[in-house]
Amino acid sequence: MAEKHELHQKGLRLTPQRELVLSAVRALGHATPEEVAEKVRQTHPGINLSTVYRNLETLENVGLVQHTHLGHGGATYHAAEELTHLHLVCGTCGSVGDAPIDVAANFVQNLSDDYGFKTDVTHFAVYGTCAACVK
Amino acid sequence: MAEKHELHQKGLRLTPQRELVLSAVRALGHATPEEVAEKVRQTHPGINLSTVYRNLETLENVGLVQHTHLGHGGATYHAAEELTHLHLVCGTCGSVGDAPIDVAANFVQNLSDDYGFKTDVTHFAVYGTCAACVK
DNA sequence: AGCGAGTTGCGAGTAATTCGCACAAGTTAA
DNA sequence: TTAACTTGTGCGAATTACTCGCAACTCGCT
Repeated sequence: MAEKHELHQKGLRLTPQRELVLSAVRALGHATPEEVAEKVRQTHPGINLSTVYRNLETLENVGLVQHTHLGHGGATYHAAEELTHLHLVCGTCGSVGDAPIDVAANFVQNLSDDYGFKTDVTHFAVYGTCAACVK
Repeated sequence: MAEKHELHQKGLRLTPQRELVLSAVRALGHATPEEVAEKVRQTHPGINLSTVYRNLETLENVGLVQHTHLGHGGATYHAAEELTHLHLVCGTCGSVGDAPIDVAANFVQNLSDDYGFKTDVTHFAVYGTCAACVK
């Protein structure tokens, strides 16, 4: 057998719960643990919230998902593949927009040059007011 | 009397608790509600946590303080006067550094031009790795 | 002084996340 | 294929960070 499951490659066991959590994150784009749990329950109703939390953490450790803080309390998770955008959180309507990371390239460069600070653009929440709410 | 207390000017009552919360925020630079409470207790030991939370909220409503989310769970508050910098949160050591807002001017402009998104730079947490931890 | 709305303290209530543990399931090797 | 080992799951309790309701209090006005 040439192919191993991606979870096996990371040294993790392949359980239905774990696969479902991962695919839920991928399907949802970005979601809170609660939302992931809800999504997973569509195919695996008995799943426990703790299991979702633990798997999100585990998957984050091996780099398959990542979390961001979008301003309010909870963290939101998204798949590692689509770390190509940053999040624009609107403080008025609560919507979350995307923007390609290169709009920040200059900014990141400034921080690196002037402060030696390596910005993690993917873990980036930008707070403000979206175009729709500005009106 | 020509002068009114700044809290009076905002239509708030002047209570020792309220004053202490405000000056604690100013003294601390940026702090969690918990840290503010601790600071206040140095001069007013009996203060209740609820009171701190309520005053932070009240003071925020009248624009004397503001809060930011620095990546982990809780909010941190800082005085409105010193909204002249953004926060560089180090994911490795947890330290919070400052940088003047103009390093982001270009970035903010980009978002405004390309997406109509008005970034609130003061409510801004930048996540990454600080110079000390990069080494 | 005295009145009334705004505040405080306190305790209960909530929401989100973590932990400990016993049992079940995925893997590996024989 | 099966026994044995190890990791993962479910569940309930524990924790943490806040919020709320309410009675007592006090600030600011007359």
